[in-house]
Amino acid sequence: MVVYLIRKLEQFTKLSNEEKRALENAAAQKVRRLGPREDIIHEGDRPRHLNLMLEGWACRYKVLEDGRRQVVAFLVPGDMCDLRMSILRRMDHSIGCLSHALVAEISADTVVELSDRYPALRRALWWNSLVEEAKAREWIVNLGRRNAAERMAHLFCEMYVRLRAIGLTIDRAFELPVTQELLSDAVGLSAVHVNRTLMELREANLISLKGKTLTILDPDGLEALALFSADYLHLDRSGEAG
Amino acid sequence: MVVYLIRKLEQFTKLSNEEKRALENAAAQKVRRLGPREDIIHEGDRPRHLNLMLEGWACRYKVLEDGRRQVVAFLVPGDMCDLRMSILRRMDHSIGCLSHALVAEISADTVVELSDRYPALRRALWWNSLVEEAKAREWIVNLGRRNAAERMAHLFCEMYVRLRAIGLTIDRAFELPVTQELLSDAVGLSAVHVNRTLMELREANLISLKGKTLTILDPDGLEALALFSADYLHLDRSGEAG
DNA sequence: CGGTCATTTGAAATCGTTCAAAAGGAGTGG
DNA sequence: CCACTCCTTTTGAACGATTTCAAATGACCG
Repeated sequence: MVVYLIRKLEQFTKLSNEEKRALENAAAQKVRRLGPREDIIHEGDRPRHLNLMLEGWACRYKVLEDGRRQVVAFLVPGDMCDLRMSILRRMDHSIGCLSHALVAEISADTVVELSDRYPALRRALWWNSLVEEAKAREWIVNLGRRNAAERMAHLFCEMYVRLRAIGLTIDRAFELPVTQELLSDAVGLSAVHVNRTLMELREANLISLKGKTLTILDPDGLEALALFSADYLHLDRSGEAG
Repeated sequence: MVVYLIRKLEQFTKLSNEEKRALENAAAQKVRRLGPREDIIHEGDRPRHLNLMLEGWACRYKVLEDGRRQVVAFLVPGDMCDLRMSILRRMDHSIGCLSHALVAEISADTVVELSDRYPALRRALWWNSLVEEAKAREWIVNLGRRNAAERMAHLFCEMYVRLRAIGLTIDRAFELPVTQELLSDAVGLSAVHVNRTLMELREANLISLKGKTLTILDPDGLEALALFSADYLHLDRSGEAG
């Protein structure tokens, strides 16, 4: 299960067997099973431990007083909900499951212990949180400066690259357990317009989306449309060389 | 000069005199003076040291291949450009000055030394980077789910709270050394529409903007329009109590 | 098999953009 | 200190993208 986290961190630097085993132990202590629409943690809550996605999708989201909702990140296996969040008094956003999910609860003490004991791991976790920040910045660009088709294309490119890095793609396809409504909350459009934009992408033979399976038919075309560059995901093993 | 950083960090936790002195020393080693439109660091560069804003404004921004630009954050005195960035190989965005600015260069070693020696400082720097992330998330919400007037109002509320926290407001006014063009790149609108929206906010007696001085005439009204809540800035001294 | 939720489609309304031009302001050199 | 220039702000009008409302169709779950 924790294999996805390991695969992700190894995009930054190779981990020793001991480090991997330590992660496995940590993630095996307590595992929660959650259903779609269940919140892993809610805005205003005080985070007590680290939640690690083992299986399934979730999303970070914020809701305005009048009900408008914005998804600010998608979480897939290997993603962590609230690393180092213990520093902040309260969650400023919620995290909800989009599908059935398995979530490991890792105590704050265990996290500290792991990162004290394994410097490579500590650096890998740092890297992970810097990449989170970089993703948020790219989402700002996406919402601020790309039009509907470009936004959706960009989101699909990002998810494809992220999932491929952890081995959750099959050829050029992956599971996207998300309604168009939710997609619209992620790209800042109306659900109706998301629907039309999906049509457009299909008619351009860039993607196919049947049920919950997204297939990228034309990776180059999709990236070109999206003005996508994977640089911001920093999947360059930068923890290894000088 | 480093007083702004200290004031900001003390929103999280009180610092000892020794810690403050250590920060002052670190920031006094090397200071760069930059003019408006000069880049502090550029996308693709390899960050070599920590850049700390002592005076003036800057912004993080990304530019798409076709020239569209999006500002993803404003930096004011006390803000750091690239704490811990040494983990990432290359900058995935640029940071440019908006006004005359003083920037302290602090070596990576000094940063490590400071945070090894002063745990409270280390925690305060963590807090700072978590708040950066929280701000990015709120900007995503801003661009995704608020309309033009709400977006601008929200930006003004955020800047007002941030500047007030470090003592850079006078009554309800502060310097906003930014053209409408740049504002438009921050809120994801066209410059023309920013101009019209500013008019709107002025006619509603919410703000006055003369030259580069922004005055908030009706803080409650502006926050209500913006659906603003300062929670995400975490200015709650959370480093002090349980 | 019915019911509920998700997707699709159409048409009208709205918000924001674009293009173009005028007016205002700040800095520079003579 | 004026004239000149460049940059920023302001305004108008037409256009275009996206939203909203409403309804029909399709898919999945129990």
